[in-house]
Amino acid sequence: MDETPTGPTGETEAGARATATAPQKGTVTQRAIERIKGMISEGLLEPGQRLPTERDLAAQLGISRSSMREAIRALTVLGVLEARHGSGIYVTQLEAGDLLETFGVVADLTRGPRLVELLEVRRILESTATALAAARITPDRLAAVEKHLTAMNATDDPEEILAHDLAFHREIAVAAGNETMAAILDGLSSRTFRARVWRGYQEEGAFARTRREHAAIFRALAARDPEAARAAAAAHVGEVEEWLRSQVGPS
Amino acid sequence: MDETPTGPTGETEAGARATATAPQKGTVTQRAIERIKGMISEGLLEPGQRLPTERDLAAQLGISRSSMREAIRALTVLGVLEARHGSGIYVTQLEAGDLLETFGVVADLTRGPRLVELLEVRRILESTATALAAARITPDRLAAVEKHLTAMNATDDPEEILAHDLAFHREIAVAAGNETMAAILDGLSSRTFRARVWRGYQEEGAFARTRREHAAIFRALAARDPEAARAAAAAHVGEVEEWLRSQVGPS
DNA sequence: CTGGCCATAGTGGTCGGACCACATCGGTGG
DNA sequence: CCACCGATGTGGTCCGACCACTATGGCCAG
Repeated sequence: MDETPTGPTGETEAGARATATAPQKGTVTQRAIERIKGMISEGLLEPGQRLPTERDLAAQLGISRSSMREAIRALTVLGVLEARHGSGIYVTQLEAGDLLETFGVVADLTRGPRLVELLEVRRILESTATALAAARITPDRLAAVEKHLTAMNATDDPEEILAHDLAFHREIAVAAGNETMAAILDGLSSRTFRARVWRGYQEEGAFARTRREHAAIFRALAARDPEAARAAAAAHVGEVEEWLRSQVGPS
Repeated sequence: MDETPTGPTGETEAGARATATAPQKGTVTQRAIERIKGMISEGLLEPGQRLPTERDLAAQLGISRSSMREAIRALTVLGVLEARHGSGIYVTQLEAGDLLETFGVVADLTRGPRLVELLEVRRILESTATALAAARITPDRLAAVEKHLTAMNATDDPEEILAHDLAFHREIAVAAGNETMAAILDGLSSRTFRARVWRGYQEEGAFARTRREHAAIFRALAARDPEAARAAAAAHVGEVEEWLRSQVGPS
C-alpha cells in the first residue's frame, strides 16, 4: 500500500509534518506508544481488530522492531493490546476489566499512609456500590451473593474464605450495574492486597465480626434498603480501615 | 559469575529451584516484570533507589538485555520505575501520583457506555472529596480555589478555562486530605478526556451553568458546609453525566 | 469424497552484539 | 578556586539471527 521509500531514520518529513504531531519528543518508543494510542482513539483501530505485524508496524513508523516491541509490550501491560504468540497482536475489547487490570498493581505496591487512603477510596466506592445494588439487584444474583456468604461461613480455610469474600463483594459490585466501578473495586481488593492486610488483621479475632458485617450487608440487600446497605458496607470497610490506620499511624 | 552452560531454554535448574518461584510460566519478560515487582514489594528495592544496570539485571535473571528492557519499559509506563538516560534506572517514590498516572490512559481510551460509568465513578468520588474538603480546607487553600474560580470566569479562552477548571477541582481534591483520591480524580479528568466531552457540551450554552455550579461549590466550601458541598459537586458532575448519557444512549 | 494428518509459511518471543546520545565525575588548566 | 573538558558508564536504538508457536493448506489414508 504505502511504501516509505525514505531512508532508515527517514520517516517522510512531509508525513511527519502532515500529522502535525511533534516532530521528535521523548524517546522513539514513547512516540510509538502515543501513535498507536492515537490510532485507537482516532478510530483507525477497532476493539478486537488485528494489528499489522511487529515488523510492518516498525517499518511504518520508521523505527526498529526492538523499539516497536517495547511500545507494544507497554500497551500490553496497560491492557490495551493483547499479543498472541504465533498469531498476531490484537486490540482488546477496551472494556473496563481490560484497562483497569493495572489497578491491581497499584494496590500491590502502595504502602504506608497511602494504603489507608486507598482503603478510604474503596470504602467510598464500595458503600455506594452496595447501596446501588440494594436497589437494583435481581433475585438470582441475590441468591449468588447468599451462596458465597454461606460458603464463606462454612469453612475455616483462610484461602477459601478470602476467595468467597472477594466473590461476595464482586457480585455486589456487578449488581450495582456499573462494570467500571466493579473493575476498580476488583483491583482495589486484589488478592495480594487483601492477603497483606488480613495477615495481621484476622489474628485479632476479627473473624466473627467480619461474618456479622457480611450478614448485615446481605440483609440490607435482601431488604432492598439502600441506606442500610450503604451504612453496612461503609462500616465493614471502615472497620479494616480503622485498624490499618492504627497500624500505620504510630509507626 | 554464574554461567549457564545449559541449552537455550536452559536457565539453571538449580537456580530456578533455589528461588522457589515458578520454574517457567508465561514469557520470559513477564517473569522479569514479576521478579522486579517482587523485589520492590519485598522491600529489597526502596523508593528512589537506583537499580543495577540493565545489563547486570539481565545477567542476574539470565535473560537477554532486550527482554529485560521490555520488562523495564513495562514497569516504567506503570509508574513504578523511572529511567534516566545516561544515569540509571530508579524506583519511583511509589506515591499516588506516580502509580495512578496510568489512570489517564484508561480515561482516554474508554468509550461508549463505559464513559458514562467512568463519569459516575467520578461523581461519587468528587462529591465525597468536596464534602471532605468543606470540613478540612484551610483558609489559604480556599483562597487558591477562589483564585482559580475568578480566573476561570475572567476569560473566554476555552483552553484557559479548562486549565483553571482542572486546577479548581484538583485543589479541592487535595484539600480533602487524600492524595490517592486526588490522583484518581486527576486521571479521571485528564486533559483529553475533558476536551473530548466538552467539545460538544459547551456548544449547548452550558458555560453559564457551569460557572454557576462552580460558584455554588465554592460557596459551600467557604461556608464549611459538607452536605451542601457534596450536593453541589454531585450536581455539577451529574449535569455533564446526564448530558453524556443522552448522547451515548440513543446512538 | 471425506477426514485427519503433517509440512510449511508466518507470527510473536528471545537472543547477542554493535553503536549512539546523554549524564556524571574526575582531572586539568586557567 | 572555578570553569572547562575528556573519559567512563549508562540508557536508547538498531540490526540480524534464531526459536516457539499458530494457522493454513495440501496430501494421503480411509
